[in-house]
This record gives sequence, C-alpha cells and structure tokens, in this order.
Amino acid sequence: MPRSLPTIELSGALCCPPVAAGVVSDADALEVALRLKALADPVRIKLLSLVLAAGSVGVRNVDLARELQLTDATVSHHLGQLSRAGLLLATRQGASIYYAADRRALGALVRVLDPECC
Amino acid sequence: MPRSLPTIELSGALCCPPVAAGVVSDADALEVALRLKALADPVRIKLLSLVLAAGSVGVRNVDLARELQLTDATVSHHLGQLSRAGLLLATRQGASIYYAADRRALGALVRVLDPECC
DNA sequence: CGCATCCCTTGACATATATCGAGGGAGCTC
DNA sequence: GAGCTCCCTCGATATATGTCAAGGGATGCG
Repeated sequence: MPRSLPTIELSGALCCPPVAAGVVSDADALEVALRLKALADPVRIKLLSLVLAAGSVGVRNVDLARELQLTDATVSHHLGQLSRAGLLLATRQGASIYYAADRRALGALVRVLDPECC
Repeated sequence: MPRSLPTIELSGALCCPPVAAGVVSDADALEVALRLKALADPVRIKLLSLVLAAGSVGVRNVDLARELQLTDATVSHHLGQLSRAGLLLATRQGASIYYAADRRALGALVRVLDPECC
C-alpha cells in the first residue's frame, strides 16, 4: 500500500467484525492492519510484555529504555506507536508518564482475528 | 531492530509463552513480531478474509488477484508472506494452487497475545 | 507440438520505519 | 535561579516493504 499512506484515528473505539465472518471492507482491513502493525515489531512485543508485567501501575520511558538497552528517543517512538494504536494508557505523574497496557483494546483486536477463541 | 534483518523459520510450530506471562525473550519476541508482521497489512487482511471465506476448499492466486484488483505478482508476494508465517495451507491441483487458512496457526498466534481470551 | 492458463521470480521504484544524536520543554529539588 | 530528571521532537541514515512490468517454468488442452 505504498499508494499513499492513510493516517487514521485508532485511539478510539475497537472496531470491526471478525475477519472470519465474511470479506472485510477496505476501511476495516486498514484499521485492523494498522493496529496489528503497531504490535508487529520485536521491540514493541518486549515493550508490551514489560508494560503488562508492570500491571496497572505502569512503567516509565526511562525504565523501559534501560531494560531494553535503547535510547529514550527510540522508546518514545515505540510508545507512540502503541499509544496511537490505542493499546496503551498513559497517566502523568509529575514529570513522569506511566504507561500501562489497555487489556480491553488488546482483547478486542485479538477477537477480530479469532472470534471463536473467546 | 533494523540492525540487520534476521530471517527465521516460521512455517513450523506455533511458539511461545503468552506475552502477558512475563517478560518475553528476544527470540520469542522476534518470532511473534514476524508472524504479526505477516498479518499487518490491509491487503493481507482482506486476503485472509477471502481465504477464510473460501473454507477448506481454498482459493487460487488468480481469483484473489481479480477480487483485489492487484496483479498476480503482488498477490503471489502476499501469499508468500502469509505462507512463510505458517498461516496458509497450499494444495496443488494440476496447474493451480489452492490456498486455505490454517485456523490452528491463527488461533495459536492470537492466544500468545491474549491467553485469558481462550 | 502449439497455445493458453496459472503461478512464481527478478529487478526497479517509491514509500515506510527503526534507530540514534542533538536539542528543548516541563516539572522537581535545592 | 541553577541544576537535575524525564520525555518529546526533529533530522539523518540504513533498512524493509508493497507494487508493478517483464519474463519464464509447469500444467493442461486441442
């Protein structure tokens, strides 16, 4: 799809009928694909597992950067991807921002791929 | 991690402890990410829905190309991505190849992301 | 055999993206 | 205010990827 990149609001609702329930519309395919793309990176998978491990308290950029051996700029980039996909919840606490996983969003995405699973 | 691209055998087993079950190893993160990457494209989502709709019979490259308004070369590329990720089953029939979805593989991938779902 | 169909591979091109260094805004503590 | 920490944005760079046109191997049919 290099045919111009559509940018789309994903932070909102959770989208779409199941992929197995009939042919997907272009719009729905795009939305699902963009959310999956947000997850489709090794660093972001590790990031997600770290964020999940931190529970509802959340984790900060710095801590993740140290753990993953990456610069804060890079971690910020990845957190942005996940946040824009609606998979993270961020809460400010003074100068810090604590990121937690939005398990409902993750579940919704998963359910689009395999509705029979749940 | 553009620091060189690792290529990995994915057609095989289905991999990995759940992402929510603790911090993921580098190898597991890579495997999950690569499988997700195979799905993280609007065309491939539509492709998957078409293949799923065809059931166990399967669909041919040509039919998909016509449906998606893409060249057979492009469809071949996408089918390759999905196949290499172990998400498709291909059966030859004369000059044609029929592609069907491997629902077990899809389910396994989904379960890594949200084990509580199943 | 000759021809059509189906599928794949290759090469080229434009776009997308992961990473970093550098720099700066915002908040805290002294 | 001075200095520190945390986080982000921007610009640069290398890599990855989606698409097509062109061409060829395989199979099947007349």
